[in-house]
Amino acid sequence: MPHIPSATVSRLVTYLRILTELRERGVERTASDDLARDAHVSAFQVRKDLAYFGRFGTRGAGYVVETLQDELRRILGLDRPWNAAIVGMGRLGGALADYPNMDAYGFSLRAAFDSDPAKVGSAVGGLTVQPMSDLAETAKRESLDIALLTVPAEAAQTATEALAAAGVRGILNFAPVVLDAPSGVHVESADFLAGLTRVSYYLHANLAEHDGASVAG
Amino acid sequence: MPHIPSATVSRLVTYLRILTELRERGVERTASDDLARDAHVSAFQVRKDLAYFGRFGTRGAGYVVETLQDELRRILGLDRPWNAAIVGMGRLGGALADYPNMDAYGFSLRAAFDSDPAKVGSAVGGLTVQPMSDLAETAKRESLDIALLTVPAEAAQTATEALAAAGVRGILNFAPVVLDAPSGVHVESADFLAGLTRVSYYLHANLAEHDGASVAG
DNA sequence: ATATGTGAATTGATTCACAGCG
DNA sequence: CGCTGTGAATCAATTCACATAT
Repeated sequence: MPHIPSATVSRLVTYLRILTELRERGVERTASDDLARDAHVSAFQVRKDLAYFGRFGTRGAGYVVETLQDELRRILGLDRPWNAAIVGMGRLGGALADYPNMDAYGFSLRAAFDSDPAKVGSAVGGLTVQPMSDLAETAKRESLDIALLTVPAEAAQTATEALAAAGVRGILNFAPVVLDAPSGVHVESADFLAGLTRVSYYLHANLAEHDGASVAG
Repeated sequence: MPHIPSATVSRLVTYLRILTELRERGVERTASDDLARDAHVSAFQVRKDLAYFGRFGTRGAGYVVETLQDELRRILGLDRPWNAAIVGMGRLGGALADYPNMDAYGFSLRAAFDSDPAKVGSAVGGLTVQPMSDLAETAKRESLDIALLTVPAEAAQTATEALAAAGVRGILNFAPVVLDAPSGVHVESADFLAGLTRVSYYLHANLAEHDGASVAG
C-alpha cells in the first residue's frame, strides 16, 4: 500500500456518509460525478482517492452504493466495533456521553473517567464515572481502544500518558493544546477553538471561500 | 498577499497558543526552533509560515514573545471582538454555551437559538434561548458575525441558509454533513465523528503516526 | 455510449541551503 | 557568530487526458 494522504482519509469519511444517505434514500447506483458534487471535490479526486485502495466500480456504469459503502466501512476500520471511553466529565464530556448514534457509527462507549472525586460515581449517559486510578484496570477489562479526551488543556498531556500506559491506542483530543503523542498512539485533534480561530482569520481576511480543515466537535 | 495554505493558518493558531503560554510563564524571547519543537513542525516551516505575513524577528536574536503574539492575533483577526451565537441548543450547544474562556479567546457569545418551542425561553450560560424566527432581527441588533452550528445533521443546511440570509458570515459546523456554503459565508468543520473515524482508520491500518487534521470539538 | 481507473503533467507545499542582518 | 528571511530544489498532492472495460 502506498502512502495515503491524510486529506484522502478525511474525504473517504465524507464519501461514506454520502453513500449512507444515498442508501437510506433507496438509491442503488451512483457515480464519481455524483459523489464529487455532494462532497464538494472533483470527480478526479474521488476516483483517485478510491484507487489507492482498489477498484470498486464498473466502467460505464459507476458504483453500486451498497458495495462501495461496505468497502469504505472496511477501509476506515468501521467493520469492527471500537471500544471508547470519555476522559474528563465536564460539560463537553457529558454532552458527548449523551450523543446519539455513536453506536450507529461503530463506536461503543464503555467507560467514563474524571479526576474530580465529586464527579466520580455519578451516572452520565448510562455510564458511571470512574476515578482516573481505575483507568488501567478498566481499559484492560473493557478492551478500550479510543479515548475522547475532554479534560482541561493543562491536564491533557498527563492524561495522554496515562492512556498510553493503559494501552489505549487512539485519542481524539478536544483540548486546545498540541499533544505529544506517545509511541504507538494516534492522536487526532477535535479542537473547536482552533476552528473558531480559523473562521476569524477568513472573515478578517475577507476571504469567503469554501470549507476549511478537518476534525471534530 | 500571496495565497496562504490553509495548513499554514492552522499552524498559526498553534504558534499563537504557544506564545500565549510562554508569555504567561514570563518568557520574553523565543526562536523558530523553540516554536517548532512545541508545535511539532520544522523550524523551516515556522519561518516560512510567518514570512507570508511579514518580518517579525531579529536575525541572530529570534522573536520577542509579546510582539509576535500581537502580530499573530492581528493576522488571525483576534485583535477585534467577534460576536457569536449558538444555533441548536441540544447537549452540545449547551456545553459550548458554558465553555469557559471563549471571551478570553476573543469570541463573545451574544445569542442562542433553537427551533424547539420547548427550549425557547430557557436560560443557558447567561443567554435566553430564542426561536429561529428571531434570527434575522437578533443578528442585526447584536451584529452577529459567527454561528456555532449544533443542530442535527438534517437541519444543518436549512439553518446555514437562514444564517446567511441574516448576514452571519462565518459558521463553525459541528454537524456531520458537508454544508453547501452560501456565497460570502465561510464554513469550517468541527465534526468530531469525522475525527473519531479518522482515529479508526489509523488504528485499523496500524499506523500509529502523529496528529491528523484540524478543527474543533 | 459511458464512466472508471491510471500514468503523465501540473500545481502546490515543504524542505533546504545560504545570504543577510543584527 | 546566531538566527532570521527567502529563493531554489525537492517532495507531495491534485488535475488532467485517455486508454480500458462493460
